[in-house]
Amino acid sequence: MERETLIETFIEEIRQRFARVFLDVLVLKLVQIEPMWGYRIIKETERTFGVKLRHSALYPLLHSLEVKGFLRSRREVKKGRVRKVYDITSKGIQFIDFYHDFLREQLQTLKLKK
Amino acid sequence: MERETLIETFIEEIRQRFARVFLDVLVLKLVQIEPMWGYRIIKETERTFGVKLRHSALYPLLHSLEVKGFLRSRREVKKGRVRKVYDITSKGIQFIDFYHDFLREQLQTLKLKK
DNA sequence: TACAATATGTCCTATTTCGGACATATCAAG
DNA sequence: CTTGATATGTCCGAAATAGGACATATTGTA
Repeated sequence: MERETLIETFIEEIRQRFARVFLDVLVLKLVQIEPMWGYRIIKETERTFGVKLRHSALYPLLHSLEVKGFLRSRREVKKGRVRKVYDITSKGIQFIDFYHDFLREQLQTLKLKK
Repeated sequence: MERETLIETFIEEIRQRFARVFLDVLVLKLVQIEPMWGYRIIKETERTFGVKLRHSALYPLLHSLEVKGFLRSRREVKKGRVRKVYDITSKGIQFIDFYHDFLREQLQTLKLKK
């Protein structure tokens, strides 16, 4: 019995593709809400978006976002546990703003060049 | 001499990442404007977006979009040359509509679940 | 008649990415 | 005192993807 794939399935695939490919943007947006450390970002993305991040992907990403100047970090010791709390920079905010402009552009009606 | 990478460079990278990862969406949108065949899609994306598509990526993509029911094709013979003209289906239009809804969602202010 | 453009397709390897394993340390609870 | 949660990191093999090469046919132009 042939079963037609529901359109919702394809949209769910888009959702997952987006989360995978624009993980950097997701992380910047989370940190923009409030400063966070890696472990909490993992818990928060699972709780809020149902997306399970692997820490082996997240920690190197946080490092590269710091190198790019989009995040800055400070060490924080809470009850003997060392946390690396990340905060978004003005450059990071600017990047997110540009990114949103780009998304709005994608929502415009496509026109071919004459 | 250390040279800080311009924010525009990162935005350009986003643009390219988008074109690479959401090539299916770009193709659907182009075909939505007017029915097209593979070769013309390649020429049109280069002219309009400056994105060079490889035909080895496009043709299998067109096939899979047809299998998914987002496109339908008809053979057209123009001056002895066989063209496979693709047209968007109602399912394809629905997909693009859902995709736009998703983009609008991405533009909303992020809020963490309490 | 040879070359560029139009037109569609597959194949295979190199590169990239993914995701689980390895590694380590503290604290809280049972 | 052991297990689970918190916390941060690296490494490496497998899987997926990218992109150039291979393949073929017609038409238009120099």
